[in-house]
Amino acid sequence: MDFDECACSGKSLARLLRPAIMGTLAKGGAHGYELAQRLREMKMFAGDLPDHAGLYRALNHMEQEGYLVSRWDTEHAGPARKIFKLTSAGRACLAQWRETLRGYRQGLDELLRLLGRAR
Amino acid sequence: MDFDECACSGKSLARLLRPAIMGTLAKGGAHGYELAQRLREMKMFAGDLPDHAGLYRALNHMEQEGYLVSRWDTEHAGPARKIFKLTSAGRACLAQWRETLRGYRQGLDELLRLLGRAR
DNA sequence: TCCATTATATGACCTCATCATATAGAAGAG
DNA sequence: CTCTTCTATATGATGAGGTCATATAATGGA
Repeated sequence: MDFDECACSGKSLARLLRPAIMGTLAKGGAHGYELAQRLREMKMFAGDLPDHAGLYRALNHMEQEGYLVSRWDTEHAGPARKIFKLTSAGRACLAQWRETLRGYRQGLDELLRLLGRAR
Repeated sequence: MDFDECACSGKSLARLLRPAIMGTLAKGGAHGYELAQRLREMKMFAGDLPDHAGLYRALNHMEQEGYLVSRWDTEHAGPARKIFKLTSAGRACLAQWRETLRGYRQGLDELLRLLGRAR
């Protein structure tokens, strides 16, 4: 049977793009294209980032929320880069994410125990 | 700081309602209201199921997809109950979910390691 | 009679992500 | 000098999935 269209084949972890971005930015500022490359290296994105559209939208949205700040970098050759940095609000949000994700893992374990018993 | 509106405070595990439903139905048929009660007992839903609207929508949608079948039960007092059962396609989908969720768990661990290092 | 409980359902709306597409600078191939 | 590719950001259309508010209806108890 073919479940390619079904969520049960979900390739990317839903709603975890934001914490992944913040966790990466916590190690130093970066621009979108660079982030895409770093995130692609993570197993959880299975070699293909959810697509750049979502990434840029998430970055700009997080900036509007005050979790990131950006500045344009025109010092390099090629198109201008928008460098993002975590704000202190962003760091606080990241700390909250850490707790939330630990809870998610417990929930996932609970669900896997349920599915493990299921026949 | 208040993150109640932020996804970092996420109370329910996104997109895991369907596998939770299927896992529960794998142990025997049930109607929506009954499922809501059983799911509410799971820690991952933290005492409040995402709301009955989503549950009934998910059930009917999964039936349209062929993962569930239903029959009306009018033998009891009170309003009629719609009893749902997993089909063989549903069981196959559930098996796929099991694999996907194991992958999700690994991705979550990877992300938690990243956040653990982040300062 | 009125209310709570049991039970299902839908319209309006929101968030998040994807697909397709647009824009633009720079470097290298031919 | 033109074409393609890589770097880099952005947006419109669309869809999945879920929430909020509300509607409907049977039953039993205060």
